[in-house]
Amino acid sequence: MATNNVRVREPWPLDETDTVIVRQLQRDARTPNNQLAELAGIAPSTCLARVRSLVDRGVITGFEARVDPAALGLGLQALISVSVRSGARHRMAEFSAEMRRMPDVLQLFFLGGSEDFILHIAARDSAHVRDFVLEHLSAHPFVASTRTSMVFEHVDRAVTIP
Amino acid sequence: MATNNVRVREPWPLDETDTVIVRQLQRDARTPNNQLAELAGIAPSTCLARVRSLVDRGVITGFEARVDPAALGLGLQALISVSVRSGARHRMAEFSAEMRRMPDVLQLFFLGGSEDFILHIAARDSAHVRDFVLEHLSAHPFVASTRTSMVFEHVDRAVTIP
DNA sequence: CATGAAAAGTCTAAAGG
DNA sequence: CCTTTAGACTTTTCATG
Repeated sequence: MATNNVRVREPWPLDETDTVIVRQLQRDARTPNNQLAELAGIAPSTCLARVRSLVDRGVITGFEARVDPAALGLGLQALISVSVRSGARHRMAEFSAEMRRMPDVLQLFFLGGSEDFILHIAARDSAHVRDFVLEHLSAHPFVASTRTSMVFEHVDRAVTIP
Repeated sequence: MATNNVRVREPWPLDETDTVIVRQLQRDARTPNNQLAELAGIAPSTCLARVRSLVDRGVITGFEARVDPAALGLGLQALISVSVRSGARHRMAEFSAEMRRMPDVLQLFFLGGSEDFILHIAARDSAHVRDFVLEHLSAHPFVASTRTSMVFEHVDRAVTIP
């Protein structure tokens, strides 16, 4: 039996109406409730209740504005694979918490496999990438090695509703 | 109403007011304009103009609802590094376009360095991951090799406004 | 669960400093 | 670039099917 749940979870069937609502909110989180209702073919008050329920059930986890790093002068992105020293394996949670406090870090993946972490960072230029790696990774007592790759293209899509 | 302005990229001249607005919209894209104005210490109509300007300037690229893949039955995530056969290097754009059409793909990174792509996928279970790799990658004529790592933890943060 | 109607609140254009 | 004003529009609550 599937026992891998992080918290109690409703079985995932979104009905037709919820699916329409969620897809539209993925496209535009600020769609007015009455337009959303019309798209879904229900009354605005019903639609409001549906949206609230989707949030309460944890299907929708937030509404956020996307910001283009390049428009803020952060025109470069990199992925950095990080291997943790074997003696520091038990402190990876600590390392992870430290990394997510760095303003340059966009994403952190904690992995099973030959690499321990992948960091996705935004930077002004290659000197900024280099400084990040040297100051925050290579010099870090938990870090065994790193490998940096420049990101030429990044596609970030919303999860597709089945 | 997307007006197709050519966007001149002015690196990061966000003043104090824009910064407050953008930070709040990153936290909650549906903050009412009124509240946003009050937070920023300006009149609502001014705030409205600021938000529009941020969108027009390409600083804010969209407003979206976040959906938890696990709540849809996709409780597992993986990163898959893909190396492209040297004979297919000139067709990587084609490959990239193909991959982003797959519903399982959350993100695609096109990289410079020893690996060509990293795919971030969401899956129901490990059989789903295996099937994805076997059917869409290993069997693909452009693909030389792949390496799959399970994602134990994923932190995705909004870009920090300097 | 879904609805309509009414109250409460919000949006936004225009005109003016 | 910012503000005020005022009408139109949206959201939200709640009594009821």
